[in-house]
Amino acid sequence: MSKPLFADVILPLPLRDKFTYLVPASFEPNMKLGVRVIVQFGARKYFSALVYRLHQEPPSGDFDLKSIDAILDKEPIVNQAQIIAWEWVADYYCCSLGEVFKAALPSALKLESQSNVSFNPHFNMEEELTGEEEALLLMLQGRGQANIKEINQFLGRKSSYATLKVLLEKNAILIEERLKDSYKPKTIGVVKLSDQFSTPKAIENIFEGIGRAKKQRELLEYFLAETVFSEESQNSLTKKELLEQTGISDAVLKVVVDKGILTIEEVEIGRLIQNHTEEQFLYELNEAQEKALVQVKEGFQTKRPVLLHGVTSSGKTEVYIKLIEEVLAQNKQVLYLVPEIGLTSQLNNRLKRAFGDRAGIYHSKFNDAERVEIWFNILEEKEDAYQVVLGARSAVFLPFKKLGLIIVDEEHENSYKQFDPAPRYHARDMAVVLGQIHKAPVLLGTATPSFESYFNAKLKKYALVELKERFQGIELPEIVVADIRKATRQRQMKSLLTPELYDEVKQALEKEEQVILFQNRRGFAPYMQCTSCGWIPKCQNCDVSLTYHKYRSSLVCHYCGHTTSLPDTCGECHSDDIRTKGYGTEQIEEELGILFPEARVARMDLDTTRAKRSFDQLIYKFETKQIDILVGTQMVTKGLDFEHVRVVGILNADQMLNYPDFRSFERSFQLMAQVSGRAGRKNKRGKVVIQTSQPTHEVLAEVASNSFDLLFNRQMLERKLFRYPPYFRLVKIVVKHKSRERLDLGANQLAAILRKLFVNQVLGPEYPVISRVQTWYQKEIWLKLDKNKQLSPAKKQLMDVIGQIKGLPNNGGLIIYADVDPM
DNA sequence: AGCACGCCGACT
DNA sequence: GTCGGCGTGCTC
Repeated sequence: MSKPLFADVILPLPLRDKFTYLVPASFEPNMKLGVRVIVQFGARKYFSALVYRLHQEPPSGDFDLKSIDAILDKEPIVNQAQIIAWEWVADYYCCSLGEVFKAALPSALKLESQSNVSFNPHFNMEEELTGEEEALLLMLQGRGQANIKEINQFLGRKSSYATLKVLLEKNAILIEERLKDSYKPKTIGVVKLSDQFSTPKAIENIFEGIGRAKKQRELLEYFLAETVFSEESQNSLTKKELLEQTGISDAVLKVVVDKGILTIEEVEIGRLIQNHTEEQFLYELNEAQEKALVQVKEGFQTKRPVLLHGVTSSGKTEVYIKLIEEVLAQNKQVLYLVPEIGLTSQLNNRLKRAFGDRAGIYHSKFNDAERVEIWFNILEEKEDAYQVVLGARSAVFLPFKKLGLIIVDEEHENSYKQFDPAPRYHARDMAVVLGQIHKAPVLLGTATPSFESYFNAKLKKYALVELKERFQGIELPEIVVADIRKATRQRQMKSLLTPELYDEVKQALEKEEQVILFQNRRGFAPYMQCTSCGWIPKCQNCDVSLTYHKYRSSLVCHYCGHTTSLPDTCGECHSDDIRTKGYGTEQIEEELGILFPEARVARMDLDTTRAKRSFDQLIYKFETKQIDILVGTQMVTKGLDFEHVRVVGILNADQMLNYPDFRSFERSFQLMAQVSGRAGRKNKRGKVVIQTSQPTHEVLAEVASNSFDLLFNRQMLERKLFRYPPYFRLVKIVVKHKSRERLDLGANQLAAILRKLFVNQVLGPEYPVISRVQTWYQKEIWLKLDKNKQLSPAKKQLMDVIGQIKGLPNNGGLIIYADVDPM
C-alpha cells in the first residue's frame, strides 16, 4: 500500500490559510497540478477549487480531513507560470490566492455559473423529498432548466450544491457541464425592417398591417424607437435584445415577421475569428521611429523593461507592430495591454490588418463563453491559436506559455489599477513581473509617463527611449492659457467660454474644422444650492452633493446612482430659490447650442456612451465630420486619433489642479497633455486653450511649454520631502463600517497598533474626500513604507494586525482592506 | 466570504 | 412561552 496522496487547493475565497484534501486512490492517476476539483467546504458548501500542491504529508491539526469529490479537468487549466504570478500578486497586494484565482479565471470556469441543471424526466416522484427539494424540482420541471445562479436565487442562498447533490443522488435532476455545449451558438438573430419599409414614407403606414394586435404593436413601436427613430440611427436590433427589452414572446415576433413587416436574419458572430482579415503590408517607419525601434531592441538586450516616451501622434503603434512581427517570427506570444475598452476596437482593426487571425482581443466585457474560448485557445496552443492578444487589465491572467513580448500602451493610465474587489493589482506592474517570469521583454509606452516609471528610467531600472517627433511632421499645438477671472471681471465671458476660446471655436467652425471641449464632469451641474441659506441637496447614502442631470430632470449621486427628483423648495428654509452651481458636460452642450446654433454638437461621457457601441458610433461620427464640436469628459483624451481637430478647449483646469491628492499635478499634466495631443493634424498647427482662474500656475506653464522634465523634477523634490512615491511605498488601509462610531473606534484601534509597529510611517485615520459611500462610512490610514526595506514581512505584519483588529469584540461589521500602491 | 451556533428583546 | 436579531467562530 502506497502512502495516501493529499492536495492543497485554492478556494475562491478571501482566506489566507491553505486547505488540504485527501485524494481518493481512484483519482490519483488523473490528479495534476492546476486542474479544478469539486470539494466540500464547511457543512453545506461546495466549490470548484484549484489543485495547487500535491504531496504525501498528512496534514496535522484537529479537523476531519475531507476528500475531493470530483475532478473537473483532464488537463491543467492553469499553468505553473501563472501560479508563480498569482503568488506574487497575493503577496504583493496583500490578498489571498483565492481572490487572485477568482479574478484570474473567466467566471464560466468557476463552476458557480457553469453547470446547467434540469429535471430528470425519468425521475420517480414517489421518492421522499423535503419541501425545498420539491419546490426546486417543480421549478425545474416548469422552466426546463436553470443554472446554478438562478437556483441560488430561487432558494435564496449563495450556494446550492448541497441540495443539488442530494437531488442528484436521488436521480431527480440532471446536471450537464455547460462548458461542452456553450461553444455552440455562433449565430444571432438580427431583426430588420422589410425592404418595403426602407423609406420614411413607407414607415408612416407601417401600423396598418398590425391592426388591433396590442403586443405586435408594442413590439414594433419599441423596434422603431430603437432604430429608425433613435439618435444612433441603427437599422437593426438583435432578436434577443428586442424580445428581452419588451418582454414579448417569440411567437408575437414571428407573426410580425410573417406579415412581412420585419425580417430576421441569422448572422454569424463567430466568437473568436470574426472576419478573416487579409494581412496587409504596413507602411514603413520614418527615421525617428526606426531609431526608436533600434533603441528599444537595445534596451531589451539589457533585460530591463523599456519605457518608450513618445509624444502624442509620434506613431508608437507602428513601432509596436514592427516589434510584434519579429516576436511572431520566433513563434512566441505577445500580450498587448491597453487601458480602456474604448480603445480596443480601433486598435484591434489595426492589429487585424497587420496580423490577421493571429490577433485577438480579451477584456472583461466579453461574455463568458468567449472568454473561456480565448482562455483555451491560448492554453492549448492549437494551430490557429492567437499569438497576439490585445487586452485590458485582466488579460495579464491569461495562460500564456511562451510570451515573447509584453506591451503596455498608455502605461500612465490609472485604470490599469484594479480598485474594488481584491486583488487590487496594477496590470502594468504585473506585466513587468510577467516579463521576468517568462523572460520576455516588456515595453511601456506613453506620451506622458507616470512619475513612477520615469523615475525608474532615471534610476536605470528601466531603459528609456524617447520619440520626440510627431508623425508626418505634425507640429505640437500652440497652448494658450486663458484667465477666467479676468474675463469675468471685464464681463467678456461668452457663457462658459473665455473670449480666447470663443474666438478659436468660432474660427474653427468657419473653416469647417473640428473642436474638442474637455470638462471632467458629467451632468448639467455638480450641485444645487439654496440662495438664501446655502443648503445643498446631498445623497442619502453617500457624503456627496447630488449632480443635476437636466435631460433626466433629476438629481443623481455619482457614487451610488441614487436618484431623486428636483426639489421645489429648500430642504432647510423652504425658500424656492434653488440654483445650479458649477457646470458639467451637459450644460456645456446646451450652452454651445445657444452660442453656435449652426454647429453640430455632441457629447461624449458616461451618460451618452452607456449603450453598447455608442462609443464607437460617436467616434465614427466625429471622424467622418458629422460632428463639429465634441464635448466630453476624460473619454476624449484616450488616445483617439482624429484627423481634423483644430482646437481643443479645457474648460476648467482648476478643479484638477486643486484636487487634494499628492498626484494631482502629475494627473493634471497628463490629462492636459493628452487632450492637447488631439489637436493639430497634417499641415495645420492646432491650438489648445486652457481656461483657469490661476493663470500663473506653474503646472499650466509646464503644460504650455511641454516641459515634462521640469514638472517631474520639481515634483520629485516634494515627493521625497513629504515621503510619497516613488521614494516611498504607499499602502492605503481602508476601514469601513455602517456606523460612524464603530468606524471611529475600529480605525483608531488599528492606527494605534500600526503606529507602534511602523513608527513615523503612519498617517491617519482620516476621512477621505468622500466620507460615506453607499451607506458605508469610511476612513483611511496611510502607511509610508521605506522602499529599501523588505516589504513582504511588513505587509504580512500589517495583515496580521488587520486580522487581529477584526477579531476584537464589537468589530464585527468592520471591513478592513489594504490597497498597495493606491492610485 | 458565508454559514452555523448561540445568546437576548417583541410578539403569533 | 417562541421567532429572529446580530455577534462570534470556523471552514481542510
